[in-house]
Amino acid sequence: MEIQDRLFEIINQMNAPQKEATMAINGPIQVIAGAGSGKTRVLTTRVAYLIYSGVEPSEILALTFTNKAANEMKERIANILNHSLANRVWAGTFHSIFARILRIEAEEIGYNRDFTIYDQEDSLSLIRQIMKDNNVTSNEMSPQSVQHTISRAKNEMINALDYARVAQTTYEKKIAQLYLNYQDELYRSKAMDFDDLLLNTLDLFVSNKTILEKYQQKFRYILVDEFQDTNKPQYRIVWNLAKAHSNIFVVGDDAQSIYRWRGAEIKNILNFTKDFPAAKQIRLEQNYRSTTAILDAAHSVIQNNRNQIPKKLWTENEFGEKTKVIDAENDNEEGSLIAHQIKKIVNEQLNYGDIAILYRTNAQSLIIERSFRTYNIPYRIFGGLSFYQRKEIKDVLAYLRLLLNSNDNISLLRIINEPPRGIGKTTLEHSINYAKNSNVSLFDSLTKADEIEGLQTRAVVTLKNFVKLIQTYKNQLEEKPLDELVTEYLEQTGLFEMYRQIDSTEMTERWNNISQLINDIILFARSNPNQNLSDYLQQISLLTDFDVKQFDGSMVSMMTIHTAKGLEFPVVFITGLEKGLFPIMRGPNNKEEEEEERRLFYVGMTRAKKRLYLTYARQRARFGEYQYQSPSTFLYEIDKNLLDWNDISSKNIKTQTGNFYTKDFGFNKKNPIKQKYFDDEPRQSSYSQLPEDQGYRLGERVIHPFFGEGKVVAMSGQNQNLKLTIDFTSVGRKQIMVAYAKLQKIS
DNA sequence: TAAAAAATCGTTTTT
DNA sequence: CGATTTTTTA
Repeated sequence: MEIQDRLFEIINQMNAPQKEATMAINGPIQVIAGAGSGKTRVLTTRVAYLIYSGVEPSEILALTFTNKAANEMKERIANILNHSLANRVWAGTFHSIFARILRIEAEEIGYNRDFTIYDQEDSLSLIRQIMKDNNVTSNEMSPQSVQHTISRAKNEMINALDYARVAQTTYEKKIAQLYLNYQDELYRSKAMDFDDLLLNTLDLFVSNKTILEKYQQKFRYILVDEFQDTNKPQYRIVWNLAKAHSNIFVVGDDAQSIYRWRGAEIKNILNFTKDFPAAKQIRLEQNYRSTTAILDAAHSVIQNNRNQIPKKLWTENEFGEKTKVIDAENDNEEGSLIAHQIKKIVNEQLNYGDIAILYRTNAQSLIIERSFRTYNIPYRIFGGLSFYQRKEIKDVLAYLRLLLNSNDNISLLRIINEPPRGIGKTTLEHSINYAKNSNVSLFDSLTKADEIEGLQTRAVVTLKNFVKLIQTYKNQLEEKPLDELVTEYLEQTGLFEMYRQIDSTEMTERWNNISQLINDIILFARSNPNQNLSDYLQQISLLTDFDVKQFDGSMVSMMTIHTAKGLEFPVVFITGLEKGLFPIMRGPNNKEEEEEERRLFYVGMTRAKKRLYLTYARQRARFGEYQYQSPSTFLYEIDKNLLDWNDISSKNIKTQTGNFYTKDFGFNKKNPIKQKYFDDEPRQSSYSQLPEDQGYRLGERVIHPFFGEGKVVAMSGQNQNLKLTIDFTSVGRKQIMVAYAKLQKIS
């Protein structure tokens, strides 16, 4: 039989622990899988093997962290078995699988299947709105920090009521009020944010035994990828589902846990053996990906972490080349030295598609992009602003969401005057008040526009027309073919007309994006005849930039290290290895955070198969101003025998763009110190005058004679121009010139 | 009410 | 610096 042949061909090539992990069918299993140890291969082959052994595909639940991982899994299962079997497996991200379950069971928790999923931006708009309602100014607390605090509470499974109960400080009490209002408003809008997708699923399972049993029975076999990155709610959901049959298989690597900041708990790996004492433990320690030189270099870094399960990866691969360090005068030159090196690599043997540029923060991509353009290096950036987060796309989606869920106030407010149709601030204010007083949704209040007090007749007519427009197409949702409905509706709203005003390249691009989206919708409708607009909208609301863009073998890939997790490239550049940037510094030094940064660096290094480059710049522009940088401490942690430090720098290579002394880097002419160094001072002497040597550190607490106590959150400038951004307890964030203010340190 | 000008603020990382 | 939000002006 063909399937059997394909399956066992793969299994026969496996090493002993891989085989064991693949073929142990029942009971709890925990796999600690080092980087590049064939984890994905085990997961997919295991699913195929389960099905081969007679398990019904739809009884298998495979949870991943990215859509990409889920799709790759389905693809590889299909290659062993076939598409119809593979497609019946429930493989997807935590968020998408739970959204799917919530849609089915929506009535149970007071929603319906057309609920809206709010992305981060939607959620932030809502928080802004609520802060305004509560007279909390953005000076008191930033909407982002409110969002962050609420999200963190949710990850800790503290709901709004609990939070309010335990709130102590005035800050916490304010957050509690906002949190309560936020949840209230989400519910009114029949919307959920990302965290709610997890929490509501958990609530559903905990509060309704019948439903939990239904899914326990359904998912007889559960697999979880990247287990080290699960957070509390995720763990609880999986535990609830698995406890009935205990056929649970988790794969993870504590050394690659990089989402602690999002609530991930490495201790879930340890908890697992407590919750499932019978768990079989399997370790995958043979690496098939990298050269010995790269693997050992990565090991020399990660062994500095105290908090980890001890292990040592090994490989049969060749020693290979040592890791190369690129030392650049400034960020511009970093870009051109990389470009230069890439040209060389491509001339020798490899394709652009074999190369990846990884960085700590998205902002770093910009300057590298610039030099790639100068050097004509084709590249593709992954991550950052996704297609679906573009303004014009969000506008279209907001109109479409309203057709399905007229309670969705964020979408309504987004487009009610987009394009401008004369519904301004005052009109809206009256309507919102009316809606509140008569306890109806904003949209419903607009249907009764003539009852709203204080409105001009003209405004009433405009509102009624707007409502009528939405309702007309809402009613046609079932009869009219989707492509016809969408194009006609958006034409009538005037949105198409607005974006068709092609008077600039920017507008042309926006219009092209809209066309692309419409095409996508039409394509979706054709290839999924059983699914409707609601399915489409829910699906895309959980997509990331990565899921939209395709890999292209003719282009260099650029992305953050977080985004690169799970990927591999023959050649990898990790950029910006500087103190303060990587490991990133924000607030006081914290052991836990430093270890997470180190794990992130480890993840980056282990993406490389053949060659690894580490780059840093001695000066870098941040917030429009240049700052001195020193090499990252991580660089010094790498075994010196595995490192080439001095080969590549501006001293040895001439570059087109990065020539330090001739190029204008936007230096501030008002800054004599920098100018001096810039002109003639030898590098070494000024190199010691780094900002951190001037006595102030990020996170340090200081007293200002006027504003009182505060914490240093950012600094810029040198010497007499040294400017500190300080978070004062009394007055919030202020910029202080050290030369003028008499700051006092608190020890 | 809408467009233009000014002010502010941000850089972690993402489903 | 560059994007986004708030304020001003017509």
